[in-house]
Amino acid sequence: MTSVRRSGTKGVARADREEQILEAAGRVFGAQGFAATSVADVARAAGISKPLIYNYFGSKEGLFERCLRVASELLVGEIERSAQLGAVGLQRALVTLDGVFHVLDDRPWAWAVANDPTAPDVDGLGDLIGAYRRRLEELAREGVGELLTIAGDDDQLDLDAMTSVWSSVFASLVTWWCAHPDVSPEAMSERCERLFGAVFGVGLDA
Amino acid sequence: MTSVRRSGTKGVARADREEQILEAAGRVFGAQGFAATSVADVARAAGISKPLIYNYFGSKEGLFERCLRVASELLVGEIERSAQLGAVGLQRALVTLDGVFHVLDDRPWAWAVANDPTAPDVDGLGDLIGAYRRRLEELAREGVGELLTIAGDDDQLDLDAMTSVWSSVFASLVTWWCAHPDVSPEAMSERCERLFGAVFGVGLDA
DNA sequence: TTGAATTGACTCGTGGGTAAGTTACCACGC
DNA sequence: GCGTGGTAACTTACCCACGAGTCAATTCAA
Repeated sequence: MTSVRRSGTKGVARADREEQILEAAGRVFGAQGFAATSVADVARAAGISKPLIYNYFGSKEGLFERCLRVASELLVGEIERSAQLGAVGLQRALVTLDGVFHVLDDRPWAWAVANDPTAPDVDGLGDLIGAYRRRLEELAREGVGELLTIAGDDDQLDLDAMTSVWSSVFASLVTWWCAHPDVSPEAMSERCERLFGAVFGVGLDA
Repeated sequence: MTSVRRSGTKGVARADREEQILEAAGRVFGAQGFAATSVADVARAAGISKPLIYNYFGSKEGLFERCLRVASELLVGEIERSAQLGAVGLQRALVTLDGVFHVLDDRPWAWAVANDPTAPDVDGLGDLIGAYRRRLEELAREGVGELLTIAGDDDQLDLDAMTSVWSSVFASLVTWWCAHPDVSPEAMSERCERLFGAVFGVGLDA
């Protein structure tokens, strides 16, 4: 039992403590956003004191960057894994969504953190966010480009806009799911399949 | 000429000044978001002093609420006007988008303000944002519901998710346009028509 | 006893909000 | 025409809460 905690108590190895702070920070950042979150909030959520966070992460930005790294690697990893499966078109989208639902099932805050509109723009943060968002956009541009080509549209700005739209569809599905914690990843994947079917006709099987 | 401005100079009627502050505030809030904007920023942009803003609007929230009201009424007005035209399905979506592009052409900041993710949640603000977003969602739910019914899907959560997706498609198109100031409303409307055509097949004419 | 982990109590800058004074316009009496 | 108060517009200079970041001390394991 660690119920009695007096000042200065060590007891927790550095790596464990770091993990614990990151988890708490992720939850709080995910729920409130970077801007609306104070370091004291995170400290309270982690059950430690504020200076300890500075000891471990240097700054509020530093802490957020680490959270973002966790979230980004989680998402990029899953996206790459899904891409390996070799599906194309809508099938690839469904596979990717399914993968994202499953990884987010363990860390629900990762999506909100990766998409936090109040995130600060410092040093390598852009690259970090970009890492997963750029990858998603690549895949989106590919699939969308194919669609537009079939339709006889080769306008670059059209491709650009359509990519942005498709990315937002993807994000919107994930966000909707995050707002409905009762829905299992499997159920959500099936829902996506139904919705895609309704929009694009029924011929979804490879 | 009002080039020489000494302390305490009146010179501007209350209504004019109010209009002027609102316009400046809208620009700044739209560009930086509510959270990242200080009242001093707005004062500087409007060419006046900070206390004057408090004199006119009471608080930072009050100022933002007024901006939001302007933006919301602009959008709701246009949405209603478009809805009057009696188009249905994708045609209605295109008409609405076209209307929104045209009203936003004069006040580009309105969209960003109405969709500011850092907006504070005070008193009647929710209603205000809701005013336009709820109306858009009603229309979305209607059109989407029709689509799902045709596809034989009567699941309520499916309808819910699909509505959210469609709303985000709409928002994404507008946002993309806001990020491309060189594109005229007309050109953007044509782009939307092309893109819808590419996705949903070509039978778009009523 | 040494040193790492940890904290209470601080500093300090920033930004929302205010009090009190300053300027200019506008009656109005003469 | 011209002082002269009244008042509305406007500003300078301030207060204060809050949150990022720091430091010296305190606790505990080895």
